[in-house]
Amino acid sequence: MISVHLKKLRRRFEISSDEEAGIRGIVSETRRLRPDELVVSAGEELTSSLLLLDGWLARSKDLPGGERQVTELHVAGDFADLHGFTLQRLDHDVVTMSDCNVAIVPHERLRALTDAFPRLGRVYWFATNVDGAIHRESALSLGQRSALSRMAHLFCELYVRLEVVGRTARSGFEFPLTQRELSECLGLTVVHANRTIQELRRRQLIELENRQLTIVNRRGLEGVAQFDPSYLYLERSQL
Amino acid sequence: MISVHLKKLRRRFEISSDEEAGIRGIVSETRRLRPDELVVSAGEELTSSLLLLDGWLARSKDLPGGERQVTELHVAGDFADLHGFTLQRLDHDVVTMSDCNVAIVPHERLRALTDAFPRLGRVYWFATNVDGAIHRESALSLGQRSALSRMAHLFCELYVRLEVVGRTARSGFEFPLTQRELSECLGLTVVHANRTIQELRRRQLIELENRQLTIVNRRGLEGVAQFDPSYLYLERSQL
DNA sequence: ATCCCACGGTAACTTAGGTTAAGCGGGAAA
DNA sequence: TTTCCCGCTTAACCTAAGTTACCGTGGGAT
Repeated sequence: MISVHLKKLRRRFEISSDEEAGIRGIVSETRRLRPDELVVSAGEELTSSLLLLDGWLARSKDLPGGERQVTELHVAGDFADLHGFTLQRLDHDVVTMSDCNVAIVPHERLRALTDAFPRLGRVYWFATNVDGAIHRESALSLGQRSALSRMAHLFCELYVRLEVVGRTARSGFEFPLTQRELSECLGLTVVHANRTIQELRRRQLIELENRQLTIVNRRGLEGVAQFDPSYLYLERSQL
Repeated sequence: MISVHLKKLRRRFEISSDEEAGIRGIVSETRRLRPDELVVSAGEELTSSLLLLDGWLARSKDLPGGERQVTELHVAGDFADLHGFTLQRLDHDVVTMSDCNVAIVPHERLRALTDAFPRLGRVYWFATNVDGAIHRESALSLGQRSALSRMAHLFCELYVRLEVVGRTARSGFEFPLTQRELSECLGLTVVHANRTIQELRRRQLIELENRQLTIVNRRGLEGVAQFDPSYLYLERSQL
């Protein structure tokens, strides 16, 4: 169950069998969640974090007027709110975007684990810093890329992140978001998100139907996205 | 010299005198930097981090076409690239926006400090997570707020962050950025950044001349910004 | 002394993306 | 079966922000 998380960690780091045993012990329970559930709401006091085992979660922030921005999408293997371990409350909501399978990780166990294995503390610190890098790339998208390039970029990023955990198939992946939700990731209106999808289809870069995204021309898509995956820090690393 | 950093830490956390001594020992040297220096460039291998003692630094990312996005501004007391401690290279440049006084903090000392005081490890982890929260708020700005609201929001944020380290005066602060640099923080063109400044002036919310920003009407500015500082996590915390 | 040229400021014009509104199809509920 | 609603799509129109181009000013270089 939690193997998807270990798979992701092992992409970058050597994990010993002692460490693995420790990691396998941090989950107190697993839960199944339905789409459109508010799992964590901004400001609530946290005593555990969510490890996503299957499905899609989003971190989203709202303005008083109801405008919504998704600041990050999470896929299998991701900790959705590991930053809550130190911050103790979140500045955003965590919402399900599909059926999900999540593991609950109590902060006291995370604390015990990182006390016992300080290197794992740095590994998890690293993980929250990669989230930061994803945020920065997204700021670059929102500030400087066109709608077309921005959407292409998101699809390229998700493809790479899903590939790491073996959730891609036939050069595509399941993409459960509605166009409204996608537009909230990109800082666009639904109407313009739709126009942008049409344009990516017209250029034969992607197909998208029945919640299934297919990347028809990966080179082409990465080209319009000006995609360079180095911000994802996927190379092997010591800590 | 490094007191400004301790001041910032002590706003949120109790720091014992042993911890303080440890922190005071992490600086290997201090350096003065001129404006517009590239201090760290994306991708280079890092063995130390920069603690900003005085002046302004920016993290900036570039697109191949030359478009630039500043993903975060740093002021006195901030670690500009603490995430480099775990990431080992950056996904962005670090550039001076003014004369600066920086302390160089070798990673091996940071490692020794956090080994000796695991709680300080969590305190610094917390600090990088606050950077993440600042990034998310900025994504909300870039994706959902108007140019006017976005600029107002940035000024509100900087005011609060500078206040923590005692760098505000007469309801304003020194703001050394050119309008071009400001526009790169906000995802705007220089022309529109100028129009937006004019509009904030016209509404008597701010004044800006000779690199000095004055907040004329703080309530009003926070209103157009829809500013809520809770994402800065300024309340006292245990770890 | 003068020559830059970076910076702030404006105006005229263009455009990417927002707004409003409407149609269609499919699945859930009754 | 029918109804209803949600998600996708498209069209017409609008506007916030981008583009290009220009001017004035002041502080550094030569």
